[in-house]
Parts: sequence; C-alpha cells; structure tokens
Amino acid sequence: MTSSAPVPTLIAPSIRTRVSGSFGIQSIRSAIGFTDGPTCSARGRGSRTASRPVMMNGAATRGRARVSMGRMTRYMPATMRLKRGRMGTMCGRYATTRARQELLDEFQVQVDAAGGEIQPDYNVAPTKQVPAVLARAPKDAPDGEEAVRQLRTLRWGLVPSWAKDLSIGSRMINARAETVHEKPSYRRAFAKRRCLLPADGYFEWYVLQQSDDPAEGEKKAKRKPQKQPFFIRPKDGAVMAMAGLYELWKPRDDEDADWLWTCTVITTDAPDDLGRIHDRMPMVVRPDQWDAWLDPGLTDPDEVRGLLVPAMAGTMDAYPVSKAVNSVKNNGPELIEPASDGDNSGNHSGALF
DNA sequence: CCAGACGTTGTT
DNA sequence: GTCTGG
DNA sequence: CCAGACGTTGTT
DNA sequence: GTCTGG
Repeated sequence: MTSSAPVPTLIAPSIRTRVSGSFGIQSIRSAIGFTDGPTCSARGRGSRTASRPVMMNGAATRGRARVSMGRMTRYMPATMRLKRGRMGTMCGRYATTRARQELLDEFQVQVDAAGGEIQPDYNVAPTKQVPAVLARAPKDAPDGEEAVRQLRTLRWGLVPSWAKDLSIGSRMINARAETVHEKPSYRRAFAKRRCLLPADGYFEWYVLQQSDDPAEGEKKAKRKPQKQPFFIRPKDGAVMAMAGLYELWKPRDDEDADWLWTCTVITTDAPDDLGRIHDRMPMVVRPDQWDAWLDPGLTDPDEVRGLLVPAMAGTMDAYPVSKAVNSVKNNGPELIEPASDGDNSGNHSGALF
C-alpha cells in the first residue's frame, strides 16, 4: 500500500547556502549570489552559513545580505545582479533509439552521411554524438546548388566558430526560442544551419521533498531534497523532431584538423499540463514544417521564427523513472520504463497524469 | 578605444 | 566573429 | 541534465 | 560552492 506514504511536493531551491572547506569571501559572495560589490580579504577553513535576499522577477529585493564568518559579520548592499547555481532543470538529457533505417525513412533522407554505427541511446547527455537530420549543399558544389537532406551524427553542445576550445560546448546545450535569433552564439546558425534532432522523449528532474512526518513531533528534521527523474514523450509514440541548430568548428592552431560538427536543442514554453511541473521543454517541429525548417535558403529570422510553434497541451505523457538514468554510465531500455514500486526509496508512488 | 562575454535553468 | 560595458 | 573533481610544490 | 566531462 502506498496510500500512507508521504506526499511529495515541489519545492524551490533553498535560499540558504551552506559551504564548507577552505574559502575566501569571494566564494561566499558567490554562494549567496553576489557577482559584484565589495570584497574582503578574509580567508579561512571551516564551514560558513550565508543567507541572501529573496529574488523575485529577476531582481533582488531591497535590503542587505549578511555573511557570517565566525565572529566577523559583513553586510553588503543587495543591489547586485543575482546569479543562481545550476539548480534548475532544462532539456539536458534525452533518449534517441530509432535505428538508422527508420530515421532514413521517417525523415526522407537523401544521403546517409552518418559514419559508423547508430546505436539506440537511452541516456543522451551533453557532449555525446547524436543523430541529426540537416539539409546542406555538397561541400564542393557551385553556388546555388541544391541542398541535400542528410543524416549525420553531431556532438551535443554547440561550439561557436570563434571558440578557442570546445569546452564551451557543454554550456551551449539549449537555446531559447524567444531569443535564439539575436544571441551572438546562435543567430548565425539560426539563419543558416538548422537541423532536426530525432528523440523518443526527454528526461527532466523534479526537486521533491517529503512532507513533514507528524510522528516526528517538534523535531524539525530537515530532509534532504530529492530529485525524481521523469521521462516525457509524445502520447502517440511518434518521433520527436526536436528543433536544433548546428555549427562547424575547427581548432585555430590546426588547419589540418577535421571539422567538428556540434548542435544545440531549442527550448520553448511547455503547455499547461506539463508546465504545472516544469515550464520549459524542447521545441518540436511538425512534419509539415520539416522542409522549411531545414531549408538553408530560408534565412529571414521572422520567417524562421514562424515555423516554431509550442506544443499543444495534452499531447505528451510524463511518468517517473528509475534514478539509474542519473548516471551517464547507465544505458538501456530499462531507463524509460515506468518506475516500479520500491524504486527510488518510494520517492514517488505513481504517474502525475 | 580595449576587455570580456558570448548560455540555460529557477523564483521563499 | 561581434556586441556590450567601462 | 547529473556525477565527480576541485592543487601546488619539486624534479633521480 | 563552481566547473568539467559524459
């Protein structure tokens, strides 16, 4: 019976941050979100507790932040821009398991340019190679040559052409649909290098906290927040053609090196049913828009933006899965199986929808 | 002019 | 590469 | 997205 | 805490 199990509730990230180890004041200021302002030369070993003002609508409330360090307390004006840690969720993991031939057929690919094998991947993470569909004129073709629709594998995490090394790619895994046309890192690719990234569905992690157990009485035992992975996929089982951009990059110091092909996933608002638990999702391109989306000759940002339509409510399934997906070392169909009773220490007792 | 960023997620 | 901030 | 590391000195 | 690697 799961009816007596504590009900999980969605909580926001803590506004109190505890840091331990050897830190300077800069670390603490960073921990509480200040990226600018007065500095202090104090250093030391031990643990600190820092608190910061609550942020609403992207701006800090008025007031002061207190940073206590043993007997010393520093106050700082709370007027600086706040920077959050990587506590949120986005499209950072997905599954793509269609076989090569299925992809070639489904997307009416003209040229199979994907070297090597295309293996089902139930745990795609940033920096991995992913199958992609794109349209591009042949390498040595004269101007005006027709673009050819091709299947390739790309590295997830877009590396802009100006990057000194490819490490920036792991931070360029998503592009917001609302701003992608104007961001320096993306707009060139948005105009000329769009692609489709086939997916079965994507993962997202809820931050869960069990409600207080009355049996514990006055003891306010603070439980560690737990993250529960969910898999989200189209109800009809159709392939998700995620809107993507690709880029070609070559190290500056090695003209003979091969071009590195990289990509990013465009995100958009999630419809209400999904938005109750998570307000962003990958942008999906409808089949009747695939041709236009892939057309490298369509470069007007307004026209391209017109192809991007947020998903309709009620079209996706979302259900909890095993925490095995947390580790990129795990891979297999079991990662997208609904979590069974007993999985994850009973964090969740069933589907939300 | 040069230096430095170039991105996303979240909202008690 | 190109834009913003100082 | 999560997991896991997170540094320096010197140089037989 | 922040950053990198997968």
